[in-house]
Amino acid sequence: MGRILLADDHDLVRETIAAFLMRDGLHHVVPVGDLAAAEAAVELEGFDLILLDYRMPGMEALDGLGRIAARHPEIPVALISGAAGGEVARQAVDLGAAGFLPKTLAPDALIEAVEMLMAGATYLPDDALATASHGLTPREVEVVRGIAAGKSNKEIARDLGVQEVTIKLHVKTLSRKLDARNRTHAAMRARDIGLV
Amino acid sequence: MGRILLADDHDLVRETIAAFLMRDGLHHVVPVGDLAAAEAAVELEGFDLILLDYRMPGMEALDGLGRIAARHPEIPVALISGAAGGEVARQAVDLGAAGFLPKTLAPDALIEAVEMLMAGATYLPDDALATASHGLTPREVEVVRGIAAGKSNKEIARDLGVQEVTIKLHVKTLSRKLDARNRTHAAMRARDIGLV
DNA sequence: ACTTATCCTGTGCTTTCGGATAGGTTGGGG
DNA sequence: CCCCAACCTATCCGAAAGCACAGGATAAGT
Repeated sequence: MGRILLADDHDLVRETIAAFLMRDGLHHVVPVGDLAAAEAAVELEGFDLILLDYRMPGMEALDGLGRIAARHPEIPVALISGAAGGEVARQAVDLGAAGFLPKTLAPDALIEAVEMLMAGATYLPDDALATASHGLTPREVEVVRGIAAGKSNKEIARDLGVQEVTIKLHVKTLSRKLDARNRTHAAMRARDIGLV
Repeated sequence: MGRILLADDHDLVRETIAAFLMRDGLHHVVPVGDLAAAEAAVELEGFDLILLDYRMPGMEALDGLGRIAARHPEIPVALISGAAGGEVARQAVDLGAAGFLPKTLAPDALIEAVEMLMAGATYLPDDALATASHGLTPREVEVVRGIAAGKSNKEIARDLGVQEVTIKLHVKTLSRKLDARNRTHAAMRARDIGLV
């Protein structure tokens, strides 16, 4: 009987996935709605697998995943997300995640992935890695996030402690990498691949 | 026994919602993956309720919903969507939809909504109407979509057959309405509320 | 030692954006 | 009929963005 902690702030998604995983009677799922509840639950009870939604109160861009993975290295932790792409998946793995489950996953594949993860294996589907190749440097990611927040080059430069011209260069190069026509287009593309 | 047609191109979401609705044994759910399959299924079999995902092959911005609703006015049709907001909900109702189900809906509320819809009532949750008040005029919506596509004011003006200055005006007013600092920020906000 | 990637800076220029101000037209509702 | 909302146009201006070119520093891998 696999004990699974499922954290997702999305009521319908959480309950339906929980119901689905428990359908065969092989798994026991504890659903929670935010990261704080997940951290509390994992202290009270032992789990064989932890599934965390990417967008959830307390996650703050994978910081939450890093905390749990560091505190409980013996429990496999996987990220579950609908929109996020390969960049996020790679970061999650760097932080100690055992896998990444896109919500585009077929139900059968989900069951299989959960089994693999509980057995100690890693699970990284191809399409997660496919979208991984945006090729943006860490600095460029910071810049495009500033753009998406509606900031001007000058503001981004101040926030990052560099000159405005430098930001302009980053904007140009990251726009080329994202195949975007301008900063606005780049911001939309960044959102498409789950970078913001 | 309520017969429900559920169309969603998202494997996991489709299967889990179908499993959830069938859990109590009161409903019979036919899951399909695109609009063409939905249209074919509704010709072959009678349904008491049709649930359509907003983003799905064949939908093309609610055109698909309009087709089905016009062809089968006796069957209640509801839109089911994760990201889309009140603007989409209102358009859907105008096209003959009986309701709008955000995926943020609690599972119990989902069951209740499905029962209401099959009984012939309409279902429009509060938060769908809450985000409905973006207050953008149809023209402004066209402009913000052009912005989100990375177009310049000049290009948008050409596409809409007006002068560039007119686009500038629209950009200013819609940015104010969306509480955005600039065109990029406005594009992100528009996406937030499901306008693009 | 060499190449490569990443990051940073500078100058100069054109285009675009954004804001202010001041109108006109059309269609619908009171 | 008048008002109002939505739409369109115009001119002017400063700020911001975008592009081209030219260069330097650092760290990591070959």
